[in-house]
Amino acid sequence: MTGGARARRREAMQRLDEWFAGRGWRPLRFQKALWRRYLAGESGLLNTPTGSGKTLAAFGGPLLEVLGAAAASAEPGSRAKPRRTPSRPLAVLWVTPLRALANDTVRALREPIGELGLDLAVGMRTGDASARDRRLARAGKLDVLVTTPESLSLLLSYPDSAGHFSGLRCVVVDEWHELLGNKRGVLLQLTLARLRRLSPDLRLWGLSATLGNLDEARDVLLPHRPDAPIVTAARARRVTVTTLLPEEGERFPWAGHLGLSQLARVVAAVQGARTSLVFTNTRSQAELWHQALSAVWPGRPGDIALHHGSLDPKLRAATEAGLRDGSLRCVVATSSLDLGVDFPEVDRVFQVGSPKGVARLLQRAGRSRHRPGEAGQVTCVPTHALELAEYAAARVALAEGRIEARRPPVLSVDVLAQHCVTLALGGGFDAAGLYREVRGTHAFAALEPAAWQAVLDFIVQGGRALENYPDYRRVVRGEDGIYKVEDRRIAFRHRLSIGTITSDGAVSVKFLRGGGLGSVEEGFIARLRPGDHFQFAGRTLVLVRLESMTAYVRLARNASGQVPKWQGGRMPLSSELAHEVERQLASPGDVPEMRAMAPLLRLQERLSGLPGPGKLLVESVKRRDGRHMFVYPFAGRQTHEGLAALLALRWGRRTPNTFRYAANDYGLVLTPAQDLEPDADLLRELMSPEGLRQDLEESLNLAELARRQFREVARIAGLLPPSLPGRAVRSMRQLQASSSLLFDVLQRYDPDHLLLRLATEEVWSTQLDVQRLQEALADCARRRIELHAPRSLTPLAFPLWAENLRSGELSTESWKARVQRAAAELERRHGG
DNA sequence: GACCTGCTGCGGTTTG
Repeated sequence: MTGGARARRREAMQRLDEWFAGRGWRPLRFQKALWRRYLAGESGLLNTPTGSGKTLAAFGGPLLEVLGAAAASAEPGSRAKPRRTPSRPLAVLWVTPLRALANDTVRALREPIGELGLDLAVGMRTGDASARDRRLARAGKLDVLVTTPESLSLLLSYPDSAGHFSGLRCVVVDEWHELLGNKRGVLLQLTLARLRRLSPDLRLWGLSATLGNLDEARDVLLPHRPDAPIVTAARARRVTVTTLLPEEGERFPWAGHLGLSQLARVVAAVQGARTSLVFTNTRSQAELWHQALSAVWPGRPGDIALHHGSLDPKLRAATEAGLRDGSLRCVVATSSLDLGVDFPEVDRVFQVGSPKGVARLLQRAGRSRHRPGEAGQVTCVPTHALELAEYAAARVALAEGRIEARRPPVLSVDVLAQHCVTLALGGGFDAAGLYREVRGTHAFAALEPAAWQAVLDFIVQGGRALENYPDYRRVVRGEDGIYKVEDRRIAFRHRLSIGTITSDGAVSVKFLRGGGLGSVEEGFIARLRPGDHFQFAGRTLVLVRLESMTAYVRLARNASGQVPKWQGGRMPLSSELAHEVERQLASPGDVPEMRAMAPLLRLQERLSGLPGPGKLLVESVKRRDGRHMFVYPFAGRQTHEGLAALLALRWGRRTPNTFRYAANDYGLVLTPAQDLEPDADLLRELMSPEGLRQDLEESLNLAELARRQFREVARIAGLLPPSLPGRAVRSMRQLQASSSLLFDVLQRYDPDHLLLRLATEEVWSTQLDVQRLQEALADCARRRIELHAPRSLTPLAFPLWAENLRSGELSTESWKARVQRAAAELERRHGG
């Protein structure tokens, strides 16, 4: 650095200090550290909790440059502002996963940016961004643009985008941990690779919460900078976890997930706080808790509100506003409030039911007392007894800083295909150059030439089986070798379907006069008849009529009705937490939760035995409804499901039989239709890691799983038509039909199609998580099998037994044998 | 002596 440059930098730092001082702020150490690295031309990852000054930390660098430029051009002592000229290209791009965060960031930056004579806008979907912002973003006449990964991808689909991005100095990726582990993150990786090519010198900073794999998070964001720094905010925010414990002698439910038995305690606690957030794990649970709290709340009826992902955005916005201005006392919410704008008024957070993961509990606790220096707080509300151990486990894991990792997906060729069409639309690409660029990302570093060619073939002609359909011939390779989109209709449709979030058609719920309430699943509303009551959006409603995917309703005068259920994610307990639960049960720590659990654990021990890291607890219980074999590997629900199917298949192979099975986060249960007594040797054999893949293939209906996965993959890759704006929403059944048809056609005529292969691969890796299953088997093999035959269901067994009542079965018995057995049973019962 | 879940996120103006 020359002396002049150093002087300019010093002056810029000084001006930034003044600028901060003018607002009554003092830059923190990590903020200054970040600015110095930025000025040295570095890229990196900033690891900090939300609300810790990260926005200004990340923005300070670009700000410094502007101030530096101003200082360089200004007369000594003057405060001349840089003037925007039409020729100046976009300098800073801020990417955030949430529209709400984008708007918030703009609010935070608008004043200082404006003061410097710079132009800032948020560029995104109509309705949120002003027409001016959209115009400026498209035209590239901005200094700073705040946007989402999808909108950014959209910008790349316009041919003039390259020019706008060529002068880019800095890209900030906010909440990178939220994108890292999913396909939105993959799309962003591809987009960033493109930006790096358009502006090779740009600096890239990611902002991330603490993760189990921060190094990997850095490598995925910055594959071109292997040793990029990770800057950590000096001090992590402290978090206090407390639990609403049962009274002495009070008995807790052994199973169940609603937790309404704790209502009175929660109401008392909410009354004692200024503003509370009550987090639940599911939307229907949020509806139920909102209803229950409102029914017994002694204050104003308007004090309590509801927030979840199926509510109309307007209702959600109103609730968020109430939280911001402190007019609400309590909001019942799902993960929809995990992220987003901060609410300093919230001083108490409740978590109803299982925390599911350490990161998740930490995130939720972080929503409370969001003021500098104050510790976050969360109060856990158990819905059944075993959850006490989960809270204890979460606290231990938290104290030891064991936060879950988020694994980045690789080789998601559906996203790649979408990105290629976007670029073909945005001025076109040459295959060799793009291949190099794409290989520069973490997600596609291992992309083979053949796979790349398959992606190109796919966007050019849809694949062998589809080449006769013009709709699938989206991209044309010109004589100059450049891949382009020529059809305007295809361009329009592609822009509509940019992004990786796929959601199935839902029925929107509206008042007759037009006010929207949100959406429910088709299956739920289909079960209702006009005049039926149901609970939704915190109200009791009457269905008036159902018309083209819209349910028209009016308010019910009284009465209650069913609460909708949504088919959502499965949310298994993280392995970190599951294994810590096992340790807690084996040797309870000296914490209140485990003390409260002591009687239950004594009962478990007396009836059977306690689990423990070195052993595999197995219980064989004979009851009137049959024999049940319970196994507790503590490997998380998903793994146990696969394991149960596997054991059922293998056991049935030895002795033809029919098995029911069920799984939860702690273990699994197998119920043979014909009594069979398990022994340790048999179990060893059933759990052999050998032949795992083949056996799973045989035991699960993989074709059906792949068919479902294919729908998602095909939508991202652009094989399924998007629902067009202004037209009636396609119903889920229609979409399923067209996806299913495609699936069949491809399977028959083009079984190697890249999307079929991807769908199958995703079933193995994400739905079955074959790797975790393999590890669980290996882990079980290392353990000593401890087989008990308790005379009744144990506390660990009971929830599984209850679960079993509603779960599937697998049979290796011939149909004839089953019919004969059923007949014999009838005979026995009714006398033959 | 008990009881039965399942999250979140985004995106637009062509042609018939």
